[in-house]
Amino acid sequence: MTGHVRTRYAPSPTGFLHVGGAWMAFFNWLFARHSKGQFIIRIEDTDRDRSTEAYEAAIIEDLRWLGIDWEEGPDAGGPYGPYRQTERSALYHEHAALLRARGAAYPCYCTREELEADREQAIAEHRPYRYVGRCRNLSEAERRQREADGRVATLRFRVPEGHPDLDDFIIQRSDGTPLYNFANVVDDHGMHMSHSLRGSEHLSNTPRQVLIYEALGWTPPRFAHFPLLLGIDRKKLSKRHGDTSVRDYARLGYLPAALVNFFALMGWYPEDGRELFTVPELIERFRIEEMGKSAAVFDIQKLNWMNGVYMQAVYRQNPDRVIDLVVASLKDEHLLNGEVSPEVRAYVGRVVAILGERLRLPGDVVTYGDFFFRDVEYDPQAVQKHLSAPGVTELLRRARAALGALPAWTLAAIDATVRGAAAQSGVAAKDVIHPLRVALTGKTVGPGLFELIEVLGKECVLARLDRAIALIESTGPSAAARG
RNA sequence: GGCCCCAUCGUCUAGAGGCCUAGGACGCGGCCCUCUCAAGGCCGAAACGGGGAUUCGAAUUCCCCUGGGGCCA
Repeated sequence: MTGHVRTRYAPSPTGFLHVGGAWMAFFNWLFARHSKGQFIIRIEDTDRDRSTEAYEAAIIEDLRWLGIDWEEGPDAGGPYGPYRQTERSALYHEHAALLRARGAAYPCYCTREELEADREQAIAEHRPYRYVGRCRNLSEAERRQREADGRVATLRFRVPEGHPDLDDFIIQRSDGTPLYNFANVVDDHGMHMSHSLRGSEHLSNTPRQVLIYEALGWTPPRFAHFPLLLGIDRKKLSKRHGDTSVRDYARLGYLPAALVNFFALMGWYPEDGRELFTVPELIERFRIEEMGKSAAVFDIQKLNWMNGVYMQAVYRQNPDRVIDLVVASLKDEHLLNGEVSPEVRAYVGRVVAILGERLRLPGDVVTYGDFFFRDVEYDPQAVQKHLSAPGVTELLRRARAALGALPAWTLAAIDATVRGAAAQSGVAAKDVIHPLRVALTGKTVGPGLFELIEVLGKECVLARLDRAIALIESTGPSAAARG
């Protein structure tokens, strides 16, 4: 199957790149790369009402973001262009004329009303609708007559007599534009596609397309159909399922490598059960024969886990990339605004460092570390749990005094000081650690206490402790407990 | 309604007649570690949709049903 593999992804630029589309583009690309073949992008923009150049540009950008590249396309050019359907009208007309000349297609003058009536009658008689063939065998004279009457023809493909389930179908509208099945055949053949890999929603189109190939005397490409991508409710993934465009995931700070690895595992699984692959490994190991047939549900939980794995790997190699994503996330949440100074960036870097593996998505910085970037917002349950006991203010005061007297603000010194304060008070270390955490962060989860104290800085820590102590005293333990 | 596709834990899936007391991963629960959470370690709950047939033997082959989905309307 190697040698001359050429596959394509043919999006309609009517919206952002959808994850289902990206998923198919990815497998087409993966197959081409594995086979040392070529990958082509073709823009199916015949729906002029909904297609825009802006969406075309966005789709191309998102494909690139995923790491997908192509030899030929609307931007890259190539020997079999143009690569936009709206620029290929001459080709469709040429081949439509050819089919007509061969008698493989004929002009159909039926009006919308006539066809509608046929359909209703079919339904009334409980038989499946098929084109009745009114125009199938018109003489030239009859055709001229209808044209003289001002009727405009569509072009209908003549399905061989007695075909079990297909009726004559339209390949060209009365305005001269081609229908999907026809344009697809002309394009795939014209662009020398070796394989047509598309979603199984096109399965029922395949027999029609094969007939067109045959009528034109062409050898069809090899067809294969991908299973559908489903939402969590097992319905075809659509806008209703929330984040469904690749751009949504890019904005949320997902890493393209994680998304692509996750894509690969929907529909394909290596024999040894391994799950984490770099792109070169995927290209090497992917076998199209190993693709599954059943529809797959897009499971965001697994994607999140995988993104976390990739975040850690990227962080080890290139911390700046993770810091960039976290900075972007903080800006989205308005925890950082405007230009980010080198000092602030360094601060974010320290926060990211102590957040460690807690970061699966850049946005997790808010869940675990919002207090690094804004005043403490006390979680009532956390206060209830750790700041409402009678002796808490004493413990906090003692810790505050000890920390305030610290000459060197280092992790080791902070650690020793906090534990020392606990020992002095005759309580276990954790009995002072928990209240301190809630006083400083407002919550019960987050990075190690000593680390966060160090990063927060002496001034901030002392101020927050003062505030927390004042708050508890002004409201009383019971009021504090109520939050 | 017609035509078509699909069918293993909640999810992604391994499984191509005996290796299956059905394996892995995410998620979930418990324990350990621990200043919390996360991570890590250990343990656990969790699936072959149903019925026939073929076979010494079926998750694996065939048929029917059911279910889910898609396309055309």
